[in-house]
Amino acid sequence: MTAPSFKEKALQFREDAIVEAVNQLLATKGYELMTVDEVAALAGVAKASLYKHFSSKEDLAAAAMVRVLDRAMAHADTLLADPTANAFERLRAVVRWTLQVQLSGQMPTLPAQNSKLVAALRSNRDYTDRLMTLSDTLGAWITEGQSTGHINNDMPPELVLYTLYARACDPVLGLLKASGAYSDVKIVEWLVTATLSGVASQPKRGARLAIVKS
Amino acid sequence: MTAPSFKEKALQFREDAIVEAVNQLLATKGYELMTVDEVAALAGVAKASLYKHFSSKEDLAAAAMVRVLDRAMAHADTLLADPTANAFERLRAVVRWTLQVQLSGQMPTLPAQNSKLVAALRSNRDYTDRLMTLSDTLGAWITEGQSTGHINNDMPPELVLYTLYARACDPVLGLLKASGAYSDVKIVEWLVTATLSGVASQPKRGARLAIVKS
DNA sequence: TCATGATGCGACTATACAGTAGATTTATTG
DNA sequence: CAATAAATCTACTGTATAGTCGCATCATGA
Repeated sequence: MTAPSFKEKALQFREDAIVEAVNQLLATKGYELMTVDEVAALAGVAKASLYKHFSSKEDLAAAAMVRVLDRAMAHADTLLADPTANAFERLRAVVRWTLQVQLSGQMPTLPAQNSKLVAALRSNRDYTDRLMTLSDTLGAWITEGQSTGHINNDMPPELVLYTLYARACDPVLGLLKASGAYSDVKIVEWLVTATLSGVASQPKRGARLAIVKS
Repeated sequence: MTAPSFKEKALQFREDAIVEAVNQLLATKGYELMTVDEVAALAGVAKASLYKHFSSKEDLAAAAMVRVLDRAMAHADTLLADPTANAFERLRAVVRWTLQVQLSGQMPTLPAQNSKLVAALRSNRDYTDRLMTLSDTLGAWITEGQSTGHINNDMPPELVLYTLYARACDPVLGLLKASGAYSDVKIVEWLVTATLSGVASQPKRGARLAIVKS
């Protein structure tokens, strides 16, 4: 194979534009309300052309998810490059990243209830492979966090993993932003805390100490 | 007004059947995938009859939300009847109730992204009044919980309230149930803990003490 | 028993949307 | 430049679905 020709580059460029449009629409309207006509219009491509690249609406959604999973993995890799951070701190950073992407309106989300869509995703290797890779990476951090006592040992790692993933579609973010009373930074900070430490107060250490000592 | 006649009772019975069908379909398929034909079939009513009671699909959704809000308020009232429970314990019970309803497949959920639907809900007094009443009740418990030191004072009550509401559509519940490895009771217990205390371990009191004392 | 008004229903319309067919343009290669 | 293959576009089809029309049915009250 030679270097990518004009044609190949143009093709890649168009696919990127399509996936970017899908990403944007999934983030703002959601899968059911996103129409393929809209995607085509936003990407500046005719619908029939779009179907030469992606064989169905489900495929479009999968492509957007693949892209965001790639970005998540890339982010995870940069976290691993910092030797001073432990597993728990890396997980906190992942939560923050996820919330930031959602808050900036760039997080594509899919309905788990659409069985046709779920079936399409399940049988899409590009998607499932990436999801498993990311889950393996985060899962390892979670068990590491449990062994170092940072993460609750009573909970299965699976639950912790899902809890992290769920930040990508947490409606609290949107509600707080809509209220207009808080900065994005503050919102993210609160939700990181809520995810890791909940909404309850941390135990008063001094008070508890007295009990422990007594 | 006299006692409800046959006709009035039959009417009420049908409306209940319709709302129950809507509730069930919203809980399983979600709003966009729920069709009015399905609702009518499940309720055992012709679609045209259904439209005599509810003027649009949005109205149907609102009616289901009204019903679940009424149930939530009724549950909140039973909690107030127990004088031994404090505000924090009542809030924990609300979280548990919400998770249980969702886990049993009875929690209707609506997409926040559908602007037409959101507009219809906003202009529906039956819905907004109940939402405000429930929010006032829970909001009072939250600020009370903050004043007694049970709930994080750094977070606005609004955020805590939204966090509770978000349990109604938490995808973690469905994922854990789908894994088949855990009992419903265990799942609910874990998610109550995750909501209130997060996924991190509670601080090791002894270890922290040493730091505090040093 | 009969008139009436509300409620129910089968069959219909209008529309939006996923997906397609076939003509048309465009980059590539000899 | 000409031939070709691939990609794009315009215009279309089929279908699912929200919402409606007009007639049938039935409880009610005189």
